Amino acid sequence: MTRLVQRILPSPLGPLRLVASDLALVGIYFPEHRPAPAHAGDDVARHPLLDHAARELDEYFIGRRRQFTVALDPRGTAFQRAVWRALADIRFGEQRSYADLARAIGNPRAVRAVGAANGRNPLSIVLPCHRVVATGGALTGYAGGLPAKKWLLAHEAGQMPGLSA
Amino acid sequence: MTRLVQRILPSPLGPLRLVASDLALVGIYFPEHRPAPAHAGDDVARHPLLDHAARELDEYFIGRRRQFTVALDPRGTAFQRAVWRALADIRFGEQRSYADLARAIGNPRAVRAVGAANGRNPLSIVLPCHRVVATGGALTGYAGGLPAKKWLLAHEAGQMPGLSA
DNA sequence: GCGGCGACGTCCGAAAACGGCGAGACTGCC
DNA sequence: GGCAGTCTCGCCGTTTTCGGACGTCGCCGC
Repeated sequence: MTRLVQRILPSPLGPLRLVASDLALVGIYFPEHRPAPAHAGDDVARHPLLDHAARELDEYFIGRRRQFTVALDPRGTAFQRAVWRALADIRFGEQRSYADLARAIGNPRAVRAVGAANGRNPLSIVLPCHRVVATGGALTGYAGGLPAKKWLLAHEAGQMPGLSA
Repeated sequence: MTRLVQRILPSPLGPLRLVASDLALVGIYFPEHRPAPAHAGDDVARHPLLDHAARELDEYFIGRRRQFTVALDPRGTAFQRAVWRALADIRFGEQRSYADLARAIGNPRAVRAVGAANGRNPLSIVLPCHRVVATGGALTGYAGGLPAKKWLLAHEAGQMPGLSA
């Protein structure tokens, strides 16, 4: 396993922790991430991948970016990677249900398992698990807390979101 | 799944239960088989496959047969079938270790898994899992009980085995 | 009727437990 | 010092257990 590096990036949702390998970004974690993040690394100042990711996230937060180009390497089981791959198809501002996602990966009954895989998404924001909601539209959970999910959806709806619930 | 049929065959090791499908023999079980057998069927009197299997087993027990020709269909996972296939290469009177078997299937470190697969062998005696012993030569386990294993090995060594431990 | 809320059913994948082992370290005895 | 017997731990496929970022149905209040 190649060594991992990391950096803290200030953001409207609090300080995000970016983690990268030599080849790709492997993690973006909220301050109080649930469940606890899988990856950690040594802090570094300059690093091409972390620079790239930080720049794109900054642009996203100020409303100047709707998709990301930084190389990603989300690590997990085959099933989890399938779910996370499907996440990448949900565009800025759109929303899908967990059932939609289950159908998308060809396993329509694996609804709850999709929820679990979603909860283990290591690349918050870039892989937009915040765009997945219950069939009725309810916000049922988020690794960074429901207020953060609400903030992100409002942000993508073009509203000026406040962090108050 | 085609219907299964079965018959009880008296033997020096107690009444064996033979189970067959339309096409092949799928199980041979000891009275107190551990773990519990996977297959059961309806009892029948005349049946070509069961007749064939019973005849060959009788011959084996009286010392007139060293290999079997009845069609077999051992049902299990890919790994288990690989192990059981390797069993067929151990000839009458020979012995191999679990480590030998692991090497034979090209997975030299899967020693314990080989042991587990051995324990699930559905075709006792015909697929000679009794010829597999620990590296040091110790008899470590048998679905029909260790005395039965000991009996079979003594039988194949040309000795007159008693069932006393 | 109709909408909202709460409980339950179901169905997955993940994680942990489990052996029919074997190699290597560790201990008491000679 | 050896040497045999014990113990510990790594391995690996299977089985079992567990828990959930859902969805649905029924009940209740309007």
